[in-house]
Amino acid sequence: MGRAPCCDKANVKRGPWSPEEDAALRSYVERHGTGGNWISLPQKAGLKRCGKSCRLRWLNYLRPDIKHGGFTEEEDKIIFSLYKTIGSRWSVIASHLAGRTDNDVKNYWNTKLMKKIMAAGETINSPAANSQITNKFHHPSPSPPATSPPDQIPVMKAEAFLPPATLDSNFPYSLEPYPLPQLPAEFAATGYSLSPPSDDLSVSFSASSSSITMDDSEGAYFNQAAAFFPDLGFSSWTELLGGFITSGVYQNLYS
DNA sequence: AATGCTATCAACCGCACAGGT
DNA sequence: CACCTGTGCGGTTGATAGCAT
Repeated sequence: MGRAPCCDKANVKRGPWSPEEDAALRSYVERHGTGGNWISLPQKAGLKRCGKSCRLRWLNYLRPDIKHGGFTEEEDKIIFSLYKTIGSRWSVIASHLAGRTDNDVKNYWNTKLMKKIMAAGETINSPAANSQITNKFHHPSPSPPATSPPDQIPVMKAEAFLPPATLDSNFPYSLEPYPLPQLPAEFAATGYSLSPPSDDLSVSFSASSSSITMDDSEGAYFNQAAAFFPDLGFSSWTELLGGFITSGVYQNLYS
């Protein structure tokens, strides 16, 4: 038996809230509080709404201390910093921003801030990204890479960080190294290896597969990287390094 | 002016968890 | 200890405003 729904969907109103509904909810909560029970609140407040819907409306819109409108540069920094540290735990991130809700922060990140950061050449490496890469390795590979000793070992270098000079001068964040994803044991067994960021903040990638072909000019981009990891299911540096590197220059150090 | 596309954000959904019984 | 219920959370959807063609 499945869990009973939280409310009778046939008898509750859905969709955007009217000013009258907002007024009724605000008035009730200001006079009585939530009473610790959102489920029974709509009936007491004379609203034909689901309790969860009332809670969401109050927390995200009607609460008196809610701050609407644009995010400041300082808030951008806090969000970015916390995202890199804890990932998409929006409620935790929002708790560090006075008057902001998790929904607000989430929407802002997804629609504006991530693009702003990407456009500036920054990389975003969150714990969530690391778990994605780990999960990917746990999927069975259709066919393992060749294990015979390679004739040559191409070494690819991914510039995980662009030098500050290439950034938009208005970009507020400093560049700092981040730890590489935790790669599982299966990865080492394939003959591939990933080196930690070096002094110049780049990441080196070594591979033993002779199927890898790169020209020796600077600037090999994603379309060429698509041949990197067919057996592992990776089609790009973006996927390999956690799904967030979408810009940068990839250089072949071997000719 | 009409149409299509994109960005934004409010709202919903389903799941996990905590606390009560 | 198992079950039930309410709450909180993150992911996703859908409406629509604004922009481009």
